[in-house]
Amino acid sequence: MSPHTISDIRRPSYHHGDLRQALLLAAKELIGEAGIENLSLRKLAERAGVSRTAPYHHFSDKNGLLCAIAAQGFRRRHQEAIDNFDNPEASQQEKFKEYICGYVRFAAAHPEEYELMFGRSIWKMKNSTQELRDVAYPCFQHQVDMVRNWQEVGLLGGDNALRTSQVIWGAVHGIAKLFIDGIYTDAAQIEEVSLCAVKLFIQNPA
Amino acid sequence: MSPHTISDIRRPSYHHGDLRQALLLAAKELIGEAGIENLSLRKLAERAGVSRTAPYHHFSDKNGLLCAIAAQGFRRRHQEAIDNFDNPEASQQEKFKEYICGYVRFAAAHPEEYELMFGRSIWKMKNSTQELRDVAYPCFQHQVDMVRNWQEVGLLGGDNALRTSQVIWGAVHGIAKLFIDGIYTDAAQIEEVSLCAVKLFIQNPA
DNA sequence: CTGGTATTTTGACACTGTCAAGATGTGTTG
DNA sequence: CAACACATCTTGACAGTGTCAAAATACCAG
Repeated sequence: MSPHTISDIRRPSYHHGDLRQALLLAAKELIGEAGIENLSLRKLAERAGVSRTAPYHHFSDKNGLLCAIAAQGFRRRHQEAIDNFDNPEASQQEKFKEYICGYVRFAAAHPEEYELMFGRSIWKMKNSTQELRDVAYPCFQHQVDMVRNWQEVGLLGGDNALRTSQVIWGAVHGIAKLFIDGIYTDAAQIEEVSLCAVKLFIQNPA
Repeated sequence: MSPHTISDIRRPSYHHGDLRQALLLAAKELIGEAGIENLSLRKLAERAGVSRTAPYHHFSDKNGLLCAIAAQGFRRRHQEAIDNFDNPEASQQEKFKEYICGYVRFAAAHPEEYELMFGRSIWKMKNSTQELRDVAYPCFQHQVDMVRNWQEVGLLGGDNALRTSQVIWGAVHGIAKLFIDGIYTDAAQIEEVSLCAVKLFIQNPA
């Protein structure tokens, strides 16, 4: 019959209890197996052992579900970035290197989730949920703050923290995207590319 | 009744004559009106004044159509890049600046086409057509060649032309993507961001 | 126990991409 | 000119999709 998985638990009662969480889990399962483009609410509902329209009582629509998954991704990434930047044992240069490499590594490790976080389906046409924006904007802002700091200590050039951080963010985002979307075919190279980016951005690399 | 457009010409005979071209034209019309995600083969066929399955005699499937449009985009962008790089009146620095700004400007001017050119739907899982690859790979290679040249004349740093060009390409791609996908909301800023990228990459900006 | 509310289900609708068969032209060969 | 082959287009059909409306079910406060 249908393959059983972690999320496919038999619920004891008519009410599921925590269907919202189960749906998020099952969704990430399905996305991991077949990619975002092959995720359908119907298959998701079946995987969660529930009828087709049950998810609509926990998410406004498919976009709402995707936004919720993306929000989780932003929370994880934001925490990673904070942990790195607040690490007292690392030098500023090491922190910057880890910011770049860590960013790309995060995207490469969770490609589907990353695709969701920055996919046009979510951000275009104001489809983003309030919850998502509340989580994403501080994450964006944190990047600007870090760049400003690295400029102040002389590690990075540029006179405008916002513009400079937009360029650096663009670089890591672009590298990640080109890899995730299958244009850079060689996975082993992305760490090298990240390191090359670090060298290019750091002021006075000597 | 149905709205008439340029591509909605009454064909005199049963056979269309040049349906393939008409479909490509109508497709770009529809994409321009409602975005890629709202392009359906059925609406496209109706717009072209033809039955639902007629397109299948000119494109293997929907992916084939999208690849054909993307290929046109690559041809256009490749030509632009060549024209810029071969311009005898411009200095190397001006050429580099125009490469960066021109790239982002191209993406911003044709967002839907750009989304198609680098969308995961095409490149992921080896969905790319042979025709598309034949057009895209030389376009990629050209970027590496230009970067190698700029390194040789001392304009750009880095010791590895391939890696350096991957970073720079990543940067412009990322800036373009963040803008196109609606994360950078302010359209007026992208030229500034491009110029900031130019300054950051150029060796010895003094 | 009873009413109200949260949750889930069934039915339905308008879409989608794509395949199989048939119909209609066009062109080429005898 | 006739007949056949071929390219092209159409109709019919199928499985799948997101989502709405209405009905059914379970839980919880009074």
